Amino acid sequence: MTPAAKRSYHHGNLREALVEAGVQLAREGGPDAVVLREASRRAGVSHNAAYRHFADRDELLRAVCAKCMEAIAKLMELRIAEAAAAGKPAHGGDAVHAGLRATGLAYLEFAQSEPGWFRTAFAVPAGLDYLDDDEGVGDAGLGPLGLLALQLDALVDAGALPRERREHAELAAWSGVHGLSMLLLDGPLRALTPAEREAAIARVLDTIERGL
Amino acid sequence: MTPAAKRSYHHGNLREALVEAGVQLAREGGPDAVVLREASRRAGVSHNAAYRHFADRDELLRAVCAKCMEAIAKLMELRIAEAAAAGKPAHGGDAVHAGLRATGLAYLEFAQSEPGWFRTAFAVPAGLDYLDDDEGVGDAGLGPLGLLALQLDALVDAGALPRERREHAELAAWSGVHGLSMLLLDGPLRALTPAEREAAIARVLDTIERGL
DNA sequence: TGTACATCAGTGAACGCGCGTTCACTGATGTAC
DNA sequence: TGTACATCAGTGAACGCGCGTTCACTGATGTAC
Repeated sequence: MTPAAKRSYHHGNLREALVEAGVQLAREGGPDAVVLREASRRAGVSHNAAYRHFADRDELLRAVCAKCMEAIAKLMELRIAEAAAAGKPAHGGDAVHAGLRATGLAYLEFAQSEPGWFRTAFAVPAGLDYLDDDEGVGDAGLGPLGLLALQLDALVDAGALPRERREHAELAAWSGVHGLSMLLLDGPLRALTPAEREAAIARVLDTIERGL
Repeated sequence: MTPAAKRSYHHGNLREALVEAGVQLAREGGPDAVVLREASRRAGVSHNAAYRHFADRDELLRAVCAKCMEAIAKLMELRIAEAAAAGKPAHGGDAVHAGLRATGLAYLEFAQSEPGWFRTAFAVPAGLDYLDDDEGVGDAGLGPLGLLALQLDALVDAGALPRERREHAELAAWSGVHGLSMLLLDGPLRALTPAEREAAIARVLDTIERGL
């Protein structure tokens, strides 16, 4: 871990260092910026050393994708916990929906504050499946979808969501916040002022809560 | 217009031919596939002739984007007209919402049947603004947003949407179908079976109608 | 405890790719006289 | 009606870029005896 040790011929933890560099690249420029040569450069290693740890660029990108998805989940968890601690809804809405709202707000917050990561999380190089097993995030607990599901279950328990509407409720909620994120980020809504963004966000979340 | 005429030194309508080729490229491979050299090749012209008609690649891409947006609007118009003619909702839902539902379904249909165009429509090279003036589509009447607005106005007139909820209703509806489109196209929902897709679509549209 | 050797993790040079863009040019067209 | 000339719309060659990937290689490490 000392600088001297890091400069040794054997890196020691090159795989993680490359992923870390890739994550940084993703943050700065989205999925297209995740590039083997630059990641190697940043890891202080020749550009083909990477092939000892990844079959090809796609494998690195997949690893970076997973990290980005984890980051989304992490922010969601944090905001959900905050909302639970506060016991009050953050941006309007009733108390029952506070958890769900925090979930959606966290998603939107992430998309806007870390656009590179957000885009990368969804630039899945054909083959990663987030719906499998543990909801897509390896060892870090639940993924975004799992956290959302938890909130919806809570709504059913609280009697705020009819049980017969529970099925596929994730998709409806997810689509709304995901779509708004994309429209704000890359799409026609990019030009909205902060105030307009707030209004749009509130409107979308209200609609989801009412509609579920 | 005869083959002989087309082979003459002066192309005659190179700008449109390049856009046309670009649209084809977008259809096959999305925005990244819209490439000056290949478009020129397909127009039967040397690769730098394009610079007589476009300042750079971005200008071509912008023109192609606009065409893709028009194509979305065109399909929406068609499906809306069909729904109006039938007088009955297409995939469930009540009669009042038939027009809105047709609008959403058309959007989702387009995204899934023409993924390259769909992606290109939203790959706006920073600067195109769809919210301006005529709703973003030049001379072809209303754009997608304008058509959606029409349906929402009709809902208000029919008493199915409280007037005080009319504002920003576009965003809520749009976000839902856009998000679902993206998730199905590039995202984690890519792996859904056709039956699951149907269910997801119905759930999202139901939620929007209820929530507006 | 020492040493031979297999194995692992790096290096450096090179290839090929396709792109965007620029340069100096030439062929075609239309207009003024 | 003919001709000079400006202008427009193409051509062909070239540059530079950065990438992914492969090759033959070398330095470091650990294990068997």
